[in-house]
Parts: sequence; structure tokens; C-alpha cells
Amino acid sequence: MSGRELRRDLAVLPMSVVRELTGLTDRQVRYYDQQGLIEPHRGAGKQRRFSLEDVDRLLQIAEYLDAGYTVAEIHEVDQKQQRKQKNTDPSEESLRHILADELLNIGRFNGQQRF
DNA sequence: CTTCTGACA
DNA sequence: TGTCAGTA
Repeated sequence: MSGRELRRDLAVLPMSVVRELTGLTDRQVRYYDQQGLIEPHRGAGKQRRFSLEDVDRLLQIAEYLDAGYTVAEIHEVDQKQQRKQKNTDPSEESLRHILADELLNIGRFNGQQRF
């Protein structure tokens, strides 16, 4: 019964807060959403409601994009992470971010000169 | 007033 | 991506 832990999974943050927390424009956030990189909850009037996990994810996405990855490549990274998450025990979940940053640095740009 | 979707001078 | 339009 965890009742006093911060619910980073609860989507209650409005666009204005996410905008300030991430430094991204709402245009970018909405774009990432329509690209299926995030799936924020929807409130009255279709207003997006983000969780702290979404905020983390947004920052992740921004990192990859800055690094030169395309939206498609980020999706591929997600798939490869989902696989490793399926065959890995909870104790190794802590390596998730490490793997993510690892992939970021490896960055195998097949000829495409980005940035 | 804030957010949303669609569109492009 | 920015930004403007027309809503909700």
C-alpha cells in the first residue's frame, strides 16, 4: 500500500506545465503525440493530461531528436527496449535508462549527416 | 484565458 | 517548426 509516494504515473499535468517542465513548445509536444511517441490521457474537451513519466519520456524523445534520430528510429529503439524489458527481471529494470543513453551515444548514423 | 486540430502565406 | 485560424 504505497499511499505517500509520488504518483509519477498519474496523468494530471496540463500542456502549460509540461511546456515549462520540458522547455519544449506545445507544437512539439503535440507533434510527438501524433507520431505515437507518447500517449497522454485526455481530459474534458480532448485536453491532454500528462504524467511525470510522460515528461521524462518527452525529454528522452527530445534528446534523441537532437542527437539526429528520426521519429521512426526512436520507435525502433522503443521496440528493442520493450523486448529487453519482456525477458528481464525487475532488478535489471534500472538498466533501462543506461541502455537508452548507451544507444544515444553509440548513434550509428548510416551516412546521413544530421546536425 | 488555455488547449485543440488542421493547414501553410 | 512556427504560427494563424476557428473551436471547444
